[in-house]
Amino acid sequence: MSKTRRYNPGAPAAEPSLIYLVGRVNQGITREMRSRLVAWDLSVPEYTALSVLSNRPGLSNAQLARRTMITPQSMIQILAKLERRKLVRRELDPDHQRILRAELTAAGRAMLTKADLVIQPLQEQLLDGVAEPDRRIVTDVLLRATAVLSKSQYSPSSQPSRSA
Amino acid sequence: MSKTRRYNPGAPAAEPSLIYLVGRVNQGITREMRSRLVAWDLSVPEYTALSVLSNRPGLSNAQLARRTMITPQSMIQILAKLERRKLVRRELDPDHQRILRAELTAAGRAMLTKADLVIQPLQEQLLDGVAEPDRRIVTDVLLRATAVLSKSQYSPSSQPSRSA
DNA sequence: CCAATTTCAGAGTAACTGATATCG
DNA sequence: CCGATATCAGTTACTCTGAAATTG
Repeated sequence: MSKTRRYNPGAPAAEPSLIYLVGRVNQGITREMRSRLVAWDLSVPEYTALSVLSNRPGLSNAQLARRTMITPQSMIQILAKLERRKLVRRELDPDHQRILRAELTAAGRAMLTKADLVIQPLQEQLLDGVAEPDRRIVTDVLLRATAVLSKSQYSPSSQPSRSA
Repeated sequence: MSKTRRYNPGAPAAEPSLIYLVGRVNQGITREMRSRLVAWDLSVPEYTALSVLSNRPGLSNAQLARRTMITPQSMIQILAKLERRKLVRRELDPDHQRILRAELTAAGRAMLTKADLVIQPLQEQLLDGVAEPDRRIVTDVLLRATAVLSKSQYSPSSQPSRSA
């Protein structure tokens, strides 16, 4: 029961896979966000970091990296830039003198508020016409997927042999 | 204000937004795919192009670009590399001597078959435990989102004014 | 002339790997 | 010594913008 598009007459129009759809939607979202955030000189990863820190103040760089599925070496650069701009402040964990816990500054919160003003409408635009039970289902399925990915992320299970 | 919220044990985590979840899942999927495809020297965008062309033979570079939400200048490079490797063949459209329609070669189909052998299991892994009605809903919602994004992509409707 | 397609060339963004140092 | 964290340095991957040629 796939919608037959008449682009390629005779072709079965294979079901778009979750992997493919997520990639496509992500590409579109990223593009749109970039254009909406450029006015504040904020990159998409920077916005994301601000957003996460707003919900989870006190996360370390390593925790933030795991949460967004990028390496800590990548995250540190995002965080460093936000810190230089005084949007984020980092303080030593009193219980562990190696861990730096990050949180938004007042300026950071103000910046996020302004950015959300243009990003939240995009969210609503994307889900326009989708009723509540379905929104919940999509969220749950994607959350489940992140759980699977987080696990496989750090276990050396699938290492294919070199051939070619 | 007040003392910073520290750990927040037991507090209900704020609802992760669709935008955030898609980004996170995409990052995880991309990473995993990269590691699974490296054995065949195939990048994620290359695999995607092969996969789309398999389902929709005869697409032009411009069509392929719109379909994956990237610019034709980006897509041409992916396509050029696949063509050099003889995985894709391009032929002039008989009705329009400017358009080059692409399709997989036998080698391209063989490559895709082998790649699918490691990518399809990932798909199933991500949806493990998700029943059928829910899968359909997720697919539909994401498809709907791509439609919204495709529209805003090429129409000068949502051009925010420069207000810094 | 115009709109769409192709494609070259140069940037830029955002991620990666490797290596080193510190803390508990 | 080990595991986790932080972070410097160099590199790669992927996409973008600009511009030019071609076709109908």
